[in-house]
Amino acid sequence: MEETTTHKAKPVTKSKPKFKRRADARPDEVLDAALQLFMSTGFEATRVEDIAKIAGISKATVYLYFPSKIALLEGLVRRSISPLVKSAESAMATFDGSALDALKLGLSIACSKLVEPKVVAVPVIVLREGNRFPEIARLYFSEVVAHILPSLIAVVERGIARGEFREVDPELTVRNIVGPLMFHFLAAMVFNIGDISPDGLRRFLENHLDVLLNGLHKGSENG
Amino acid sequence: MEETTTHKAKPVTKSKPKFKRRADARPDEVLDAALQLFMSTGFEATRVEDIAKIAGISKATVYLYFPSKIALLEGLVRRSISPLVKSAESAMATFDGSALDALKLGLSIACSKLVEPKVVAVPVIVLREGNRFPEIARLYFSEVVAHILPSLIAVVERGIARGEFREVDPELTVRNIVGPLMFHFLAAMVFNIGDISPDGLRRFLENHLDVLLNGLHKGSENG
Amino acid sequence: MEETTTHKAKPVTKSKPKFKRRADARPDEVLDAALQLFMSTGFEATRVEDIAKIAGISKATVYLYFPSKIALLEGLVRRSISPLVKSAESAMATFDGSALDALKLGLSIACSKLVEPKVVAVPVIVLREGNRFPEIARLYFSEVVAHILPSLIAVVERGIARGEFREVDPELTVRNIVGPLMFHFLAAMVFNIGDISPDGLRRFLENHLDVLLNGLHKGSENG
Amino acid sequence: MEETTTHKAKPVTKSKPKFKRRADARPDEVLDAALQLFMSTGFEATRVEDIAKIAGISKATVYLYFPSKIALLEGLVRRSISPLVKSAESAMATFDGSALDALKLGLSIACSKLVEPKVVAVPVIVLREGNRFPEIARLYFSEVVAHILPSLIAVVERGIARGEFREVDPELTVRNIVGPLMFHFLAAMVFNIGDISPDGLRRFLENHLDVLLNGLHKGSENG
DNA sequence: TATGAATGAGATTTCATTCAT
DNA sequence: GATGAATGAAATCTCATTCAT
Repeated sequence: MEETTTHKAKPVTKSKPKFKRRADARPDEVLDAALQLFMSTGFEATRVEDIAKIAGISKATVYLYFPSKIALLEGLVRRSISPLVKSAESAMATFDGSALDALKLGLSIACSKLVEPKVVAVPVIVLREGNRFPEIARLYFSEVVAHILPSLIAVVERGIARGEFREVDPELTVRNIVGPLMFHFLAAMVFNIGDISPDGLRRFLENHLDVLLNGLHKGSENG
Repeated sequence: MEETTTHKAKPVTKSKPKFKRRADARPDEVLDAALQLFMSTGFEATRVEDIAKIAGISKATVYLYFPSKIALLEGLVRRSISPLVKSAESAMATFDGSALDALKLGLSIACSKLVEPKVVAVPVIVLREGNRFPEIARLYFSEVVAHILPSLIAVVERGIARGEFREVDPELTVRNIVGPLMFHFLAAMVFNIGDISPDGLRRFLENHLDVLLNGLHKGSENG
Repeated sequence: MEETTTHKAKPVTKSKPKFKRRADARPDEVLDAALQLFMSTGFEATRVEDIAKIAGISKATVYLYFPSKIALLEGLVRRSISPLVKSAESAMATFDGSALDALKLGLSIACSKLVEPKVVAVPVIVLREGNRFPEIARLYFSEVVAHILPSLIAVVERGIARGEFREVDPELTVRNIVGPLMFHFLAAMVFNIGDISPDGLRRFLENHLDVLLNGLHKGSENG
Repeated sequence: MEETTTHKAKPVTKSKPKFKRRADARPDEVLDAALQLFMSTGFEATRVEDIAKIAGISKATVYLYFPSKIALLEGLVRRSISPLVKSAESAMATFDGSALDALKLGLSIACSKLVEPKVVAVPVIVLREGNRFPEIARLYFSEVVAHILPSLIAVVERGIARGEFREVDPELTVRNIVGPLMFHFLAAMVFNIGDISPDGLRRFLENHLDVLLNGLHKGSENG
């Protein structure tokens, strides 16, 4: 009682090296771990401690790199945009050929990126948690949606203008382009149905483009 | 719909409990409250106490009707199936006309149900929380997905068999039917884009069917 | 993994009564416990859990009555004002006799209240933590200081006006009235010197009044 | 005071460490930083990292000079004693004139030192944290209180013996000497009332001495 | 049936302190 | 000597759940 014992004193004497130094890849590894858990367990239900465990560091170290749990989610969104958005957007924008081919190209790129679990996971998580964390939704929107949707709308408009496509509503038609893709992945992740292997994805994409372009109706065939 | 006042105008000889609610209506009111909060706040972040507050009862009373918080989610899924699944399923199954009309009918019914926030909310919540609560996913799957998807596949198959539809992959094509719908609602809920008013929905459905059936390609027109 | 195991499930089955009902005295007991610990350990270093332990309840129950740790400190200030401030203030204000007697009365009352550890502790704690928690300082100021100081100043002024007291600066002189008292208690609490037993307090008060009224100087004696 | 740039204008042939600080000045700068933060933020709430930041060094370097956070507090107490205690003590001890003048001298010295925030801060901090860190209280007691109080008591006793002062209780009377001073500073720091500018302090001291020596009572005037 | 009271079991976040360079 | 990196050990606050009435 008379002794000054800050309750944080650490009187132990152990010998093994307790610390490892590596500031380089750390943030990325932390994000990987977070991604994995957010995906399987959900954002709210994932404990920072578990993220740390997977990343092979201590809970406190996570906070060394990210100021809060939600900053991890933000970090994930930010990290996932560059490859996906930029490449698809610019590919479609700079493409010289027909709108049809531009569309095919864009979807192929998107699919090829989305096969990687690291990549699909992010939009799925955003879709799930976006309501509760408006800042995340806003971030994703401004970084991803705000680029992808106009790109697709533009392609459709170009196709119409060039006489390639019928006179559909470009904005609403985007749902017919993106929606099936999303459904494919969501169904796989949530209900474990459908085949999201590269091969399954190729088959899906083929059918998707066929239906999208030529319609279900028999009379419309013109492959 | 919100108030349980079916016998308002009945001046029976009751003396004490002026505002006693029918105990039968309770579970439903609790589910309504839960739905509302799960939707806006997420399952994990929703406090049982708040559900109780909205339902106008005490926290402990919630546990009188539902053994746990997750049982509320189960209750929601169960409650939402009857109107949606059954009507759409049977409508499409018993429909006598063309596959095309069956499809149109099914989508119309789905849309007409889904305008109600109470109804859209359930699949959205399941999509969000399904991963973390596998039995919810399983429940929803067995009660909803397992009925809807085969129905749609069957319609497509019938259409192909009858020569109405082209020879697409029926199972994959379902993504082209359901995906756009899903995207429409999810985009609206998460990013606040798109119009999910009855009128907006009608316009969407029209475009959706047009693209789905006739394709984007110019040459395929056959209205 | 397939099982829905909210990590909060509580599958134990024990028999002894876990809860005791008593909403009446609880807040007061909690405050008592808090007072004791804030006093001996300091506000920041006191754990809510320990407060709970002393009060014989669980940590969570503390939060049932007080929304936060600092609310406990606020509660303490608020609880301590009625007896101390009101009685001293009104005693001095309504007192009919000489300013001298009013002053004596006020100090006696203050001392008699301050012997109780429950009471001294509060100003001491406020003095300690006031800087870091401005809201507490403000509260204490508005509830205590803002009443006591003016009362004392008024008495001094009255004494001067009535020719009882010399023409000193009333506001500064308050330091000569209150300061010694404070020092007496602080020295006792921090350095364990001085006698704060009722008897020691009586002796202190006697000497205090003697010096305060008659001064140190030999020539000034006047019984 | 903030920068250690004594040899700014000396273009010696140095090549690498452009801004190397004298290592000797370090501990003092660290103590200055600690003092500032302990004062404004409290001991517990002050982060060692912030102390380091103000001192312009890294957190780990603080531990190079002081083995623990509390050692900083000890260092502060130790550093503050030399100027204050020694000068006041010896001034009063070696003073040849009347006890009255010795007292006046001592208080003047104390006040003149205490105007510096660096100096007042230490006793205030000790008063605040003394309970929780008994060895700090002990240290301060042995280094400061144990010198100052006896000095003052001795002066009072001398005054009584010399017939200058009335026959008061010397030990208790010390409270009348020190208490008002303390109250003046504490009130200023915690409640922001009172004037602790040099001028305000002079006025306070004047009134203090007047009341202390001559008393409040009218008849006692003999200045 | 209904509920106020109570709590066990975390979860996030913070920091003093220490190692390795 | 100096420091960036890392962590162990809390502390506050929250909430699903349960008991007693």
